[in-house]
Amino acid sequence: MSDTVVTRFAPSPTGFLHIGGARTALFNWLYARARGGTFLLRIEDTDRARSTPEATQAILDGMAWLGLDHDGDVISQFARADRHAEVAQHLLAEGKAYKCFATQDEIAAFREAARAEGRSTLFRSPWREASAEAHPDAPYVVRIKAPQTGETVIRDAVQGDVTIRNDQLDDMVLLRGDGTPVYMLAVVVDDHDMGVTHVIRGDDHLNNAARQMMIYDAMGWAVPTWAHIPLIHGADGKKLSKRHGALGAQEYQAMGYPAAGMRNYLARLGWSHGDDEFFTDAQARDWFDLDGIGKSPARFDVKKLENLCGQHMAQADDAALQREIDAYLAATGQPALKQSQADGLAAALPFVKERSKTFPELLEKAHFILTERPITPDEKASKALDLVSRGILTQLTPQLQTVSWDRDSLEAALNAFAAAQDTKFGKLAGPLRAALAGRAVTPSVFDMMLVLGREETLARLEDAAT
RNA sequence: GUCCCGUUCGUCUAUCGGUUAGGACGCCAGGUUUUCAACCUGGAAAGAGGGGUUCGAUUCCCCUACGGGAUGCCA
Repeated sequence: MSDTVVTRFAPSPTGFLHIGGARTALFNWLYARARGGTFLLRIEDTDRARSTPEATQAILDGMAWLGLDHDGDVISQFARADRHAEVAQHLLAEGKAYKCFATQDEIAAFREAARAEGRSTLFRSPWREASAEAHPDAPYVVRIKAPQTGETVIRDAVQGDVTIRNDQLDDMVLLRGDGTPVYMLAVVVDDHDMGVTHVIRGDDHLNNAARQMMIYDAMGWAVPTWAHIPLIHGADGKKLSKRHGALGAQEYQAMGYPAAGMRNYLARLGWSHGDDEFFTDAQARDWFDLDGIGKSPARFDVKKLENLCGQHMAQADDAALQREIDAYLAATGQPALKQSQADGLAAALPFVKERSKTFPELLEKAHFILTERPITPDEKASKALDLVSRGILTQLTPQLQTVSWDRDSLEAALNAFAAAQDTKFGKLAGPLRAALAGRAVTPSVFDMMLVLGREETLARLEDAAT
């Protein structure tokens, strides 16, 4: 008997790592990691038609991006089918389950009639009490004998005690006609065998918990602590779907959001620790607990995600940030930085990271140092100077407006300003740079000065005129 | 149909019977700044509706409305 916490994340490999799934994984990871516990990963691939290896890889990649490392090997649920069937056979032998020969057509007809008459659509199999002699030589499913009186109480760490009357439970199928185990059986057996102590999952499984409890009871197994967390909805409050934009964790990776910001946002979505909004991974681990999880569904808000990402970016360690940028470039199939660019970026990082929310944005702001430098043809330089003279600087001080904007006087002016007052240089440099670059969004010349020095900055301003 | 869960500013949330219902994002106004940002100050903005319980309800109970989920030989 051990107190060690064991959690798990158990996605179906039918697509990418859903943003909601990512949060579920994060909660499980946080809970286990904070308590010196174990965090396991199980792929629920029993639906052979819909499961793909690509999807499994996508889930693994998504978790790797978010830094949600799991313990031990990835477990395939499908590979454990024999074990699941074994449990079903055990229940059968114990008389806690039975063979049901009702055909799917019969059941469908029953349900249709029941619904039409307003009766419960729960199927009551006539084979529950049938003796073995009465069994026909036909395909059958194995059903568990559900309790028919009393009630089942799910003690949930998030939802509280949820009581379900046992007459709402039917004799659910354990083994299909072809002998394969059904999901409901597989989860219970796997969670038990894996020693899972805390099941943190979406609240769409809340009702299922009562059904799964039947198996725990029949096998005499200890029930894990359940925590059914509300799902994430789209901005309109509806279930998250394609029309809400990005759904996959990796889409956010591709958009260049830093993983730390995503972890912070996801953790805060549906969970709270007083008024704390921005926190580090270490703080999240210290603070995270099941009782801080809310009971109502939360909506995904990209604005808040961006804000948090910006804060994490600003506080990130330079070296670590640079590694993340490399990873981002690689993950999105962009060319890696050359050594000279990497060196330059290292110098610029302290200045540009404070104002960026995503990697592409950061890269854009560092454009001045990342751009390879061809020697500027004289005509391009003069064209840029012409742009400047056409009024971009007309609001500047009279002193400047009187200057004739040839190259020498430009440099002289810049020098004068820089010498007099750095902030003044900033005032001048902004519009100047914009004019030279011929576009509205530009990095700060002030940053360029800090990183490159005045001479180099001047040279690059001209290069940018292309 | 039946059962289960949920409902505080636009959004994420705090509050664990007594508060001018707090914070954050976003938004608006002003300031700083003639680049992109960042930053500073201020502002608008919430207890779904109706009954109870109580001296007192956002908070506890019931009903309604709305939203979500389950009710599969899907997971």
